Amino acid sequence: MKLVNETVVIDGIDKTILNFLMDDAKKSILEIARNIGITGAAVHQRLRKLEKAGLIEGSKLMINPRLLGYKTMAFVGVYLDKAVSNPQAVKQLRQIPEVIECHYTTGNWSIFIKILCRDNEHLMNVLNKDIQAIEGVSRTETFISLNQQINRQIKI
Amino acid sequence: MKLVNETVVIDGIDKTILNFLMDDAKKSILEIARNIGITGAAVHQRLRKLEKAGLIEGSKLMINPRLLGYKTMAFVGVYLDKAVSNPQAVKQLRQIPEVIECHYTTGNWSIFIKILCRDNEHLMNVLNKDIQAIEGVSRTETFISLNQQINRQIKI
DNA sequence: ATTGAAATATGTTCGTA
DNA sequence: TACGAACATATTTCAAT
Repeated sequence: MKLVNETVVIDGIDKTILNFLMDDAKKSILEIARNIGITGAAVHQRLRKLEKAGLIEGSKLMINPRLLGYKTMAFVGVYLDKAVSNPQAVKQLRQIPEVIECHYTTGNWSIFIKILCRDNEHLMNVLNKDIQAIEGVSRTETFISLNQQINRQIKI
Repeated sequence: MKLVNETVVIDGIDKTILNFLMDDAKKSILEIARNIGITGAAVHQRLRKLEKAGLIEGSKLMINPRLLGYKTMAFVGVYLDKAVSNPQAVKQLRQIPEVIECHYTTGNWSIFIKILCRDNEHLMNVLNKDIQAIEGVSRTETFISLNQQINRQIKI
């Protein structure tokens, strides 16, 4: 494992370990080790290196938000006035719990966000009350995800 | 915990457990138990119920794809010919490893996808070779994420 | 970088309340 | 639901190669 051009170079064993855990973070080190044909201690040591390299950002339990009543996902393109500090707008977006992604993007929108709401009424409230209240937001363009067909991490 | 309108009703303890694990899937049951003030066995039992209810979809190790050379994230609105079967297009999108999300959406686009590429050249190849090759794709509109500022799950 | 073994911590089950 | 105790697995460390 080496640093080349701000990139971490990993070998095939590292990839195998990461792919296993990216699929299931609770897969045991020993099980992974048996699959590869090395000992648990070796896998453990590699994982420590990958963590130290900053490659591993943590692990998350994935839940199905629909079953908790969050049934409306939407994408929102946000137009910001030129005069406004974009970081300030992002700071305020962070305060809105329904905002789960936020990107600076090329194109007409200044900021592009993904939001998760209970229903369309909840979405309307977030758009009209929370997001429109942010200083510098001139208007928004919203499209709703009717159905998410693919949701995965990159296969490395 | 009850099923009401296809929704799982959970109590505050369940929420605490889930929020801990959604933030860090490897946090130990015992540590969570100590935080709540119940035993590990009780937390364990609740987790089994939440799993049985289908609320838990698994756990994922999160990595920083930038450090592996994946530095260009983009969103692509896809226009599909009316005649074409959308599920067929999704099936082909699934074959493209760079496609990490795919949604049916309201608005002008039929399908909206998120893709992760090494660089702009790689992105161009995916767009021009892989995505344009899909039957029924008439044109696409792409915008690049210059910087992702927020990336999180919903706080329950 | 990898091993085997030891020590520690955690997950899991179960009878009982 | 929750508890506590017993048991089974997993993680973590380390000296040696």
